[in-house]
Amino acid sequence: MTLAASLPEGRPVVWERKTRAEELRLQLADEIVRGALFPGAPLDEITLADRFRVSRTPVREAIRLLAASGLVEVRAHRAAVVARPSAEQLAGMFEAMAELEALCSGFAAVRMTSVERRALEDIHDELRVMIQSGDPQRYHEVNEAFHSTIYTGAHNTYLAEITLSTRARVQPFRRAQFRNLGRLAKSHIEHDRVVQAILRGEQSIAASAIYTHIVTVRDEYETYTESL
Amino acid sequence: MTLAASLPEGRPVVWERKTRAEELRLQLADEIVRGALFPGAPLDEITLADRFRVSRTPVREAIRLLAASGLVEVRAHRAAVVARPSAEQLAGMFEAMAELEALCSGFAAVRMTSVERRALEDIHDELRVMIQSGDPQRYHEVNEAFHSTIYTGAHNTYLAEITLSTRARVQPFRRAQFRNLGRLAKSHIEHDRVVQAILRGEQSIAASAIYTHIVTVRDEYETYTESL
DNA sequence: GTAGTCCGAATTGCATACAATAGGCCAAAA
DNA sequence: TTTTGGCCTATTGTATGCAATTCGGACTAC
Repeated sequence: MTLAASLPEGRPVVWERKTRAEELRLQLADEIVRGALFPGAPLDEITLADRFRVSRTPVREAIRLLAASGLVEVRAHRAAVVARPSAEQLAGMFEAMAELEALCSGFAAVRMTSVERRALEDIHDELRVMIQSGDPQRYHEVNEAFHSTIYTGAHNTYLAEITLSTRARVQPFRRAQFRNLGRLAKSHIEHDRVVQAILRGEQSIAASAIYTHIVTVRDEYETYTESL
Repeated sequence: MTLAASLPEGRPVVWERKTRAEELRLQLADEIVRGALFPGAPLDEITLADRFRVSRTPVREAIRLLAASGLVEVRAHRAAVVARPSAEQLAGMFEAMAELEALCSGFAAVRMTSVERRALEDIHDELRVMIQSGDPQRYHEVNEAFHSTIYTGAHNTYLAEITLSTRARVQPFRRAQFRNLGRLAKSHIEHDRVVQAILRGEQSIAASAIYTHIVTVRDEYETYTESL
C-alpha cells in the first residue's frame, strides 16, 4: 500500500484520475505529508513544471488546490510555500482533530457493520505484530489505515472527509513521534481501548478513548518540539 | 454580499490588488450560496469568461477552487456543475454541522471574552427586533453573523474555519426555511437558550442547545422538501 | 422501429506567449 | 555608513492557441 492510498488527501477534486493537475496534486500532497517538502519550503512553479515535465498550467492548478485544502499558502505574485501554521493554529488543529476523531469513533461504535468491526480488529492485530518488527514507516501506513477504517465506520461521508483532511493537514507535524519506538507499544494500548469500546458498541467510551489517544499524540509532538 | 454583485456592470470602483481568479471565486461562491446558481447548474468556462470579461484561465482557477471547497463538482473533460449532494450526503453534512456547531458553542461558553459575550447579546437582540420586520433576507444575514460570532468565540481558528465551510456547503439547501416567517420566532427561542447557556458559561448546555437548533433546522428543510 | 456504431462539433486540458508586479540591486544623498 | 529612491529582473497572473476527449446525431444493420 502506498502512503497516498492510506492518506487520501480528501475527496478527489477531479475524478477519473486522468488529468495531470490531479496527479500533481496527489504527488505534491504526498510529499508534503511525508515531509519531503517541509513547512515553509517554496513551491516554484517553473521548477516544479520542469521536474514533472509539464507546463506551468497544471502545476499552478495543483498548487491552488492544495492551498484550498490548507496544505500550502499562496500570496498574490509570490511563490506558494508549504503551510507553516503558528503554534496557536496547530494547537487548534490538534484540538479539532481530537474532537473529530472522537465523533467518528463514537459513531463507529454504534454504526459499524460486523464486517467492518472484523476488519478493524484485523488491522489492530496487524499493528500488534508490527510493534516488534520496528519498521516505523510501515507502522505508520497501517496506523493510517486503522484510523481511516474508523472514519469510514462512522457512516458519514462528509464527516470522514473533513476528519481525514484534518489529519493530513496535521501530519507534517506528527511525524516525529514514530522515531520513538517505545511510543508504538503505548499507542497500541490506547488503540486497544478504542477497539474494545467500538466492538462492544460503547459510543461515549469509544469517543473518549480515542480523544485521549489524540491528546497523547499531541503531547508527544510538543515534547519533541520542546527538545529542539 | 460582494461589492461587485451590487454594481450592475460598472467599472471597478476600487482596484484591489486581488487577482481576478480570487474575485471570481468569491463572486461564484456568493451566487451559489445565495441560490442564484442552483444545484446542478452547469458552469461553462467560456460562458463565464464572457460574462466576467476575462479569459478562461482565471475562470478555470475559480471553478477548481470551488470544487476543492465542495461547492461545485468537476469531472474531467466535462462541464463543472454546482454541487448536488445525495440525500445521504446531505444528511451527513447536517449531522456534521450540528456536531461542529455544538463544539463551537460549548467552547464559546467557556472561552468567550466579556466583549465577545456582549457582542453576541447585541446580535441576538437585533434578531429579536427583526422578527417583526419580516425581512427574510436581512434576517438571514444577521443570523449568519450570530453563528459566526459563536465560531469566533470558540477561539479555535481551524474549527471556526471548517464549521463555516460546512455551513456554506449546506446553505443552498437551507434557504427555504426563511420563507416560513413563523419559523423566525421559533428560531429566536432556540437561539435564546444558546445565548443564555453561553453567557452563563455552561458548556454542555450551550452545546446541546445549538445541536437541537440545527436539528430543528434540518427537520424544517426535510419537511419543506417532502412538500415538493 | 430499435439498437449499435461512427463521425463531427463543442468543450475541456494543456502549452506557450505576453503582461503585471514584488523584491532586490545599486547609486546617490544625508 | 545608512537610508532612500528608482530601475531591473525574476516570478507570478492572464490570454490565447492547439490537443484531447466527450457527447449528440446521423447512418446502418437487423
